[in-house]
Amino acid sequence: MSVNFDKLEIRNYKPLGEVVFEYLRNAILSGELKPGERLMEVTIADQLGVSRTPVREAIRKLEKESFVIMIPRKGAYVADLTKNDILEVLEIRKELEGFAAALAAERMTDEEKDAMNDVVESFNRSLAHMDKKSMIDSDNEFHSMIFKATKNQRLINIIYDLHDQFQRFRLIYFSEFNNFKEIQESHGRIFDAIRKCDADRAKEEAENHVDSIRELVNKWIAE
Amino acid sequence: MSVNFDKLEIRNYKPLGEVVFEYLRNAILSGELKPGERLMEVTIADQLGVSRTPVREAIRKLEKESFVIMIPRKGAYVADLTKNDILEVLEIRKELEGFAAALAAERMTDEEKDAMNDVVESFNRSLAHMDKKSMIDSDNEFHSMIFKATKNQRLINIIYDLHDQFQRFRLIYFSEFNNFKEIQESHGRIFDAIRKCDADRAKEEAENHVDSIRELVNKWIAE
DNA sequence: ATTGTGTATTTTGTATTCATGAAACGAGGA
DNA sequence: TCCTCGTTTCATGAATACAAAATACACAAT
Repeated sequence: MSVNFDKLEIRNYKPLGEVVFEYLRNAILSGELKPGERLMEVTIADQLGVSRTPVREAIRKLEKESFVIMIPRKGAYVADLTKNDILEVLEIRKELEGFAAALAAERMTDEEKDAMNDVVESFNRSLAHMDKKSMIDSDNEFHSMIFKATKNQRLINIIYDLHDQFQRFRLIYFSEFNNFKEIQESHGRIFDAIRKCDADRAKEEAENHVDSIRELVNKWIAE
Repeated sequence: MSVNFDKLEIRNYKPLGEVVFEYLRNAILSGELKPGERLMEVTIADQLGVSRTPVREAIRKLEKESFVIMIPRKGAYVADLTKNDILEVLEIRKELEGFAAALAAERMTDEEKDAMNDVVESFNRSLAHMDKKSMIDSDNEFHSMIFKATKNQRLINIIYDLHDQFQRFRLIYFSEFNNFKEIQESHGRIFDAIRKCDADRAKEEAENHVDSIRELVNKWIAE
């Protein structure tokens, strides 16, 4: 009859190491912790009011995600992100997101297509109102739906990983995109191809989408 | 005049957590630790003569590599590897190794091509002597050289990661391949395309290479 | 002033201890 | 016999303690 509070608590339970991990990960992703910055265990532990143990766990995990680099007996530092790093990321993204779009064209169910249509329309509405925050949300949702439609969880994880790395770069170097109109058109073309189960065109359009990002970055690199 | 021993020791120094990590990783990769098997911290710590701390670190890292799954307050278990998992892996491998071969065709230097030629010949010699171990080495080397030639370290890491996951599957389920002749021919075609800087054909041949593995697996799944 | 050396401090690496939740066991009752 | 509930044992989560390496610093010698 009454809600089982124990169960709820159990569900919500997260080891401290996990909490610290997410905290630090977010701080790095948002650019709050800058490349090269040192991560000292006691400092972080004191800040968060925990002991060194969970902090160490968190740092180890971040290292595996290559968000920090560790030098034995010296310490951990927020990983650098060079221009070359980001070009590597975009090179892979182009290939994998193109691939994902092609798979999506083959595997997306009708229900998923309907839901996707809603997202596209939502993006358009947000664009009409110039609601930037809402556009970003819809944009993320749009791509997530493509990835999910591949039904390949590993592929999804890899792509998200690459997105995170790019996201960090973006927040560090140039804080915003403004080419929403272009994004809208690109989404339209990608979705159209997927809806028509045209894998080749979906792939091409998705590749173009990433390429336009790459061009932006290249232009930025050239300064 | 004398070698600087301090430096050498420093170079060789590895934190215990790292040692344990590699030990467990290898045990899982080699199938010594089987899917579902429980990893108990004290047990492993006693076996290796260390405390729980480095063992915990190792397990956390293995979790991030999805070699183990952790259930909070319950424990860590060697991750399962289902047939579907391996099909996911192969689906991505096909795409990425094809892509890598195409990049290699565009970017491989003449020196790298010479070295690669040596590896191909070495493989052929080993095949003539039916030196299986040597063939496996050459095979690995062959593919490594393609990946390195992409000059995209992130791409290389992702592909190696997928290889490791497949390797685990292979050792658990069917202990050996015997289609060396087929591999030889496939290598020949891939290398020929790369040498001629024919990216499209390199991609196609590399994709076929992975596809032939996929067919083997599919046949095995059908039993 | 600069270099070198020894000491103090800080920080990481590892072990140990304490706390708490989860599973195993067992006794008692329906 | 089987179920329930409490106790006990065991494993993990987290904090603390201790060891050893790296760094900072001060002071002496040239």
